[in-house]
Amino acid sequence: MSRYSASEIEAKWQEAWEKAGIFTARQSGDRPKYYVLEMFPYPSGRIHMGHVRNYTMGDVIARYKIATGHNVLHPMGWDAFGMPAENAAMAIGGHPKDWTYANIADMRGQMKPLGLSIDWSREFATCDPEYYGQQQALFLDMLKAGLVYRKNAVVNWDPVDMTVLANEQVEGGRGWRSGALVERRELTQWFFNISSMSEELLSALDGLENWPAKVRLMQENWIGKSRGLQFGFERSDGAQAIDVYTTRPDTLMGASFVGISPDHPIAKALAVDNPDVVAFIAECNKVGTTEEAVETAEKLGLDTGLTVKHPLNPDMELPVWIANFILMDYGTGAIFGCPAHDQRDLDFCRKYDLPVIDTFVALEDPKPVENEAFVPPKTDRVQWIDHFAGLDIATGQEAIDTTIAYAEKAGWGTGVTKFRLRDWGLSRQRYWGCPIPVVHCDDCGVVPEKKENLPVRLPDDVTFDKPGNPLDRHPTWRDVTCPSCGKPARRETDTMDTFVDSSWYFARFTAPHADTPTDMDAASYWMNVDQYIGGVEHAILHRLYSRFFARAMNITGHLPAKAIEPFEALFTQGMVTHAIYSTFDGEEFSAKERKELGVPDNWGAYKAEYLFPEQVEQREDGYFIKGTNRRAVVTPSAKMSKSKKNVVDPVSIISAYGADTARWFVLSDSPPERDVEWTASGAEAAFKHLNRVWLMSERIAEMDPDAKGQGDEELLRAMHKAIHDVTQGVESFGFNAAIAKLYAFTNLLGKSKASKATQQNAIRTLAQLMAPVVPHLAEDIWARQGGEGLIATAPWPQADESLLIDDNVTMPIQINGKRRAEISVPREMERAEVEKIALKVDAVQKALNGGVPKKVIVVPGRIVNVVV
RNA sequence: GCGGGCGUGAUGGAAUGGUAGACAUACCAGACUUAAAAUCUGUUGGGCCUUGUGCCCGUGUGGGUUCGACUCCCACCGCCCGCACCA
Repeated sequence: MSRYSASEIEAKWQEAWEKAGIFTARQSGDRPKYYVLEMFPYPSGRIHMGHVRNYTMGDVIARYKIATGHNVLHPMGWDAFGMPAENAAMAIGGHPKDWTYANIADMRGQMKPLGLSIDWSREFATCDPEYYGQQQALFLDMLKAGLVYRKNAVVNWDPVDMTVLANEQVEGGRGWRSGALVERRELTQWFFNISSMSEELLSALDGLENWPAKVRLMQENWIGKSRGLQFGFERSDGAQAIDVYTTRPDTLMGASFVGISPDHPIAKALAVDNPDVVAFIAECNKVGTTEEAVETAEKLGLDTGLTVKHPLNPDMELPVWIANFILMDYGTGAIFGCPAHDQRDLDFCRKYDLPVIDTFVALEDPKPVENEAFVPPKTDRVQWIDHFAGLDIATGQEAIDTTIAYAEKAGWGTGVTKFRLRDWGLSRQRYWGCPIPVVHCDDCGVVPEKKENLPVRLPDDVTFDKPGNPLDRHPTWRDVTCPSCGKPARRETDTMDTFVDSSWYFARFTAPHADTPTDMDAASYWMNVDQYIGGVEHAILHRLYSRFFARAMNITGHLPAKAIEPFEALFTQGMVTHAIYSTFDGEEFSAKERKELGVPDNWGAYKAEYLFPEQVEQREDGYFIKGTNRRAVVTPSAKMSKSKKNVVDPVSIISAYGADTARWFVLSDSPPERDVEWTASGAEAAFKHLNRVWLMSERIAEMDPDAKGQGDEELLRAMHKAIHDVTQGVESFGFNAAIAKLYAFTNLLGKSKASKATQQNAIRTLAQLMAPVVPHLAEDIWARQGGEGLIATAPWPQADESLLIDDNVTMPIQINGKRRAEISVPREMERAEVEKIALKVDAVQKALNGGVPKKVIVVPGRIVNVVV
């Protein structure tokens, strides 16, 4: 008997697969194709357990599809542009390009030992000029097709560093490096016209049957289609009316003010000669640009002194307020406030002492609004107090429809459909991104670069010792001649949002070396992605942008019409988490930190210093720092992060146990869509189990082939049950359940006394069923047990239906829904017959106590319920 | 704040509306060993007594639908994710 040596067999089989070239994607008509894609990683330099889990899931699918006779495309690449490379250049010197490519080399080196079935010949990084040059070509085609345009938009501006900040670089309204108060600044920027496709992107969601319902719902809400009324409030001073948009026009009688955004043209006009307005707008601009910041900030308002006339009651005048919670981007940037039926408006009115007017009340409890707005579902029927269109009792929805019709007929308003989805701003004032291929000419305006001049390459000779975009202060790169008139001109110095890079990489994988963005022949063959796997954190933006891009690429002739929904099926996997260990020496905890860390009240008042798991040991009365009497806190699991010292490095796990153990563990303990907690004992257990399987194989190999066995039939049945269950598990992404079935079958096989032939058949089948998860171990067992060729390409085992069904079935007997007994009956037995037997059971007789049952429910093959 | 999700033993979790806790971890007991590790075997949701093929309770909390609810509906609590310049 030999021992299980993961490092030995893993290297051996990886070499064998590479030599046989079995993972090179082949385009041929004789087999169905299957395209499996895991979201490509950002090259941070280290792979983490989340990657291992994500790629193992994809690998299981890919290997299963190879075994079931498909041409499989399973590529890998690098989402390589972005801020971390520039941050690294600023922090430690060097060039983003060198940093990025070195990281890619490191990560590829860490990934290869995992034994993934990836076609590495298709690998690319988005920062390769060959890739971003094609992206520039796409941009030019989209520009021509009217899918890209320029307009002004607001950015976070750091006045000290003189640079644009990303939202994550703004902390508490201040720049993360300079600490300066961040200002809003308007710049002319490029936009993709994604909102022109709002309706299409929304309605096509219905066809995405193999996407998680929650993701479709999130996208639906994000696109945010609404039907409402748009109308003007006449200004008392006779100036141009203020247009408002509302989804609740039925509450118009309850209006107590008109609110406009601080960015509204009227607010800007007032600011010209009104210092109060200037100050108030400045105050509003201190709040960040994110929707979250705007929505959670304290509600502030300023009375402009202007008034408007109520459209239904000309005698009534409403004040016009500037309010910080009104977004210029949505609707018309102006609203009417109806405090009785909107909590935000109510808080605002109570704060500024504006009137609260009820327009409808609950049927059963008709009381006026106090400090809680009355906002029933639109489907609830309510009592109207004074509805101008004559409603008495009606639902909110009926009232909305009636009001829109009434306003349109009377001519003072229009029913309008609006979308929340905004156009996608793609300009970034940064170096490490895909250059936008246009030139600005004083005479010709914005001139697209000629396609034969692509790629517009990033210059290498840049430094990051000064704030701002290096492209902006690089004269020889920036200053060019106009492609149209030949006069001196300037290159666009903005680069593209990295979401652009990831919005079409899946298409590029079908022909990664083509000298056009895609190759129609290859794209037609491989698209769509049959299974896409990635985190739920990308549920909206990345996947919505990709859907937009696929449509844009179809319009510009780069993808076939069938590929406008590029991801046939989507799976969103959970994170890998790990417990966090810490001390409490050092600074004091804040109350918030206590809550966040779950620090018990009696544990002293000192701030945690995070500890690596191996610094901590468990004793009878709790956790301690190894070899000391200092206590440690163990907080429940959280996403692995360097700063919390709870990262488990896949490289060290692979060197300790092997890739198969890591792969087995990340799939075994939790359902794939949920987070999995990494535990040392769990990893250890996975390793032990693989050892057991190995030893079992050795034992079977050494059995006497002529010895008589017993229980062959039972083992055979269990084997076919395992084939059936594991196949189902893999097909339905129930990897943890499939692994549980593999455990059960392995335990059974371990105890089996069946003949050698049957056991050998069983262990070979077990190896095949395990192969997608632990391909190296499976390959080795397969070879030792006389399997033909590579297990990686061997056809997937088929379950024999006739061996799956037992003749007898155990049926639980319930009395009033509680299990009280069970009977064993032939599977095909008639209902009446089953009922007769069930009624004779002691427990039933006792419960009936001589009487007759009220009702007997017999679910054939399942359960009997006797109601007494 | 808005949108989405999740909540089951000591722990990770299983369960087409049909026997709640599969499978695994941890713990405990036993075998093997001079001993330990490793390995193997067995027990383990809580409670009660009359120790039985027994009874009661039990899937975040409260209500509802159903012969039957972890599963469906309503409300609440807690945690996680996203919110348009992080990737």
